[in-house]
Amino acid sequence: MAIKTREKAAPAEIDPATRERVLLEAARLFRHHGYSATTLREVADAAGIKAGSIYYHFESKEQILGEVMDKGIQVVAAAVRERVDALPESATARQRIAAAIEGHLWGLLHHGDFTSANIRIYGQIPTAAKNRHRLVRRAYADYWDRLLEDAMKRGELRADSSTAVVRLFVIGALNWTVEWYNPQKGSFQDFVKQITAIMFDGILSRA
Amino acid sequence: MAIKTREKAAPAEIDPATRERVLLEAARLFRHHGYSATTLREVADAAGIKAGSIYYHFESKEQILGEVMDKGIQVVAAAVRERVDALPESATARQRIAAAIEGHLWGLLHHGDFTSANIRIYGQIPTAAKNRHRLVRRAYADYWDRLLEDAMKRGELRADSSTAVVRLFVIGALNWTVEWYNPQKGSFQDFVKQITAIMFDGILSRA
DNA sequence: TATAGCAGCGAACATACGTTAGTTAGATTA
DNA sequence: TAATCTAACTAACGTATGTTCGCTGCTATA
Repeated sequence: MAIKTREKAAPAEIDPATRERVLLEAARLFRHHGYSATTLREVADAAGIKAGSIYYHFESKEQILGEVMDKGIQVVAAAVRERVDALPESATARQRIAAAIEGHLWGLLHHGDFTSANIRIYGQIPTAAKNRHRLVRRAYADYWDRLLEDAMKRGELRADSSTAVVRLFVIGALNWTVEWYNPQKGSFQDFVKQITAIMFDGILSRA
Repeated sequence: MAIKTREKAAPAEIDPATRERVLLEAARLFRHHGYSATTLREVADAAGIKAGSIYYHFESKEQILGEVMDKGIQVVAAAVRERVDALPESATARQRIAAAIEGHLWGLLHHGDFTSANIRIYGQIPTAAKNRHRLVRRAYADYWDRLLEDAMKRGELRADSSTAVVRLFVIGALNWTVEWYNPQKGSFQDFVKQITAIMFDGILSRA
């Protein structure tokens, strides 16, 4: 724990290298074995330290969980905002949604351990951790809702389903790609094109 | 364990009521807390017996896991086959896929504890259990592949993605609905219609 | 060179887990 | 009625887990 009674300068930040390594390995292990089946001894081993030493960087296993979960959403949200904000004011809703899909896929697939861990274990984590993390998820969902409601107002979105259903469908379908996307079978850009096409126009051939 | 040296009649099946109750409660707990975080004491409590008594019906916790996992796929596969097989020979590929989607959603949402548990924990279960269960999944995937390849041959499926990608997209998107479907917001039939429409024609309004 | 904080080690603790073993009350069969 | 089987119980065992705690080099500053 950081000492609070420091008087002068020197923020004396804790070495980020080890801390970051612990988070990364924790994410990878949470992803593949779940939260409860992952032991701090395994995480420590993977990070190249001893189990007890983890407590120099984190207060508890649950705090590690919280940081892994939050990062799983935030890397995606950041990539989405970046791409959508880069569009000109004149962009169509379709273009803005396409940018959001690409950003979502990019964050999702380039930080697979954090995002897959997030998706896989969200329904299973302790109530306290879930309640805290829910706010992060809510904020990201709101972003999509604004995007989709704007598209709906402009008449670019199908009107026979609510924007909430469309958002849940889209994010759910996108999220699941992290479980089967294979970068060795074609480029990321080509994958984005395929997924966007299916999402926009469906799986049937256009007659 | 059932005695093998029995000679005469009287199959003397183990009481299915308790056994079935254990499976159901295990599925519910696996779904919400994961496999490893679920203790046999919790499962037993929920089923109204004591932890040790579980071993009269099952050999191990992992055997319970195996049965829960298999059932999660099989209830869905059965519902799909039933609906597809009920179609006349003259049915279009589109009609057959629509029937499969409805069947998948029906099995998925009407046995949510088994199907959601299956989806949530598949990536996290012990290797041995995963290897065994993989065959069950493979068989169901093959069924969809035949359906989609038939549609592709008939020119009813979009040709710019492989049937494998379409299958993974469709099953992934459908599976995730179990995490957000709310039966209090409209009928199941209406839900199926919305999801099928989005899957077939996409989220954009048809210009 | 002395000192203070950083980053880690290693051993221990209490608890909780899956599983086993021995036992028992009631139902079925011989 | 005697013997067997069913379905459960209780208690215990060995192991593994999250966490705590005292200790130790190392490094940069005063």
